[in-house]
Amino acid sequence: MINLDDIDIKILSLIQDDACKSNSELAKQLGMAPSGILERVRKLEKKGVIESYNTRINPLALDQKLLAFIFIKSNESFGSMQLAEDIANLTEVQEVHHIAGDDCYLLKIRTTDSQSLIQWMRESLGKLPGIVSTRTTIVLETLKETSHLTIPKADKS
Amino acid sequence: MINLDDIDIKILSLIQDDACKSNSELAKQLGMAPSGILERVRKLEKKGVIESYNTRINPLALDQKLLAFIFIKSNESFGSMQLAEDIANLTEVQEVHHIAGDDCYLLKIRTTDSQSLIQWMRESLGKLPGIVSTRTTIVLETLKETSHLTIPKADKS
DNA sequence: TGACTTTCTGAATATTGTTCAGTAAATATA
DNA sequence: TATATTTACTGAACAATATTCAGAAAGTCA
Repeated sequence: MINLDDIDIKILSLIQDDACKSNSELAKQLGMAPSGILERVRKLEKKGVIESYNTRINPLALDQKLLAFIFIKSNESFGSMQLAEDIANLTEVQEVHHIAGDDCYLLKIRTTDSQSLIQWMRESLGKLPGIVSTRTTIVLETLKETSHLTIPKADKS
Repeated sequence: MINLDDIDIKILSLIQDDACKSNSELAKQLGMAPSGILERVRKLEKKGVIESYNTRINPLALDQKLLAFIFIKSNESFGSMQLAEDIANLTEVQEVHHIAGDDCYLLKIRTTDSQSLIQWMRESLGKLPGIVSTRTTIVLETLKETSHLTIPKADKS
């Protein structure tokens, strides 16, 4: 579908964990002109290879001390995604996945604390139609949390 | 612990989903001098409020079509985190959480496909000591996946 | 072969990052 | 209260970078 050459891979490797790295520095490290790099990056953006540039913020700094995963069973007719879309629209929800096994969604959510989670489940999640049951898993401690992808060494064209 | 004022909050709001936004533009939008913005951003980095600047890459572009969550039960003595650290060191693993309930870890992992997942579980995960059992959940479809935090409107001081 | 596209360079220019001296307000100190 | 000290910011100066663009070289296609 999308074909990335050696140089694209190197660019991605270099900017994945340093989104603000300058084109000039990329150019130096790859032995190219900055304008050439810029053109490639623009193309990677247009192709959808680069999805976004994000600043990762410490959740504790915003008083979001609680992280939880919630499994949700729905009674929607198969193929309908209304519930999942409704859930995805709730800002506290970071992830919504449709998972294998009994009509289930898995979502990842951050709130201030367990009280605010309960409150959120009653006032936001609970109002959505189609939920049959939920199973909540509270995170006690996070050892690793990244969106970093493992990038292969090189693949030429 | 960390005190953020109104301006800090606005800065974080503006750069959370646009890591490369220029200081000058931030300055314009906040009615400040670029140098003042720079000073605040540097301070947010030093305080650990800003953790990193990431480029989000489309996993499909790197042929990582499979996303899975794996629950792992360990037989480690309580308080030891050796297994969790070992798991966190595996590059395919994006997240490792210590979760409430029977000595369990939850991890998030990306691989090329289900075959490569099986292979990874045998050759990488399976070699780590301390694993009693695993339960794997395959993601069929992802509707939302972000590390975006909900930022409060304003809080003055 | 010839037209076309892709990818890159290198120069020119606009924009931005960064440093720094100085100011004003807030806070601490005596 | 009067006096330091710190903090947060401005605005100017300079260095670095982003961006545009014409043109060259190589590849592609008919």
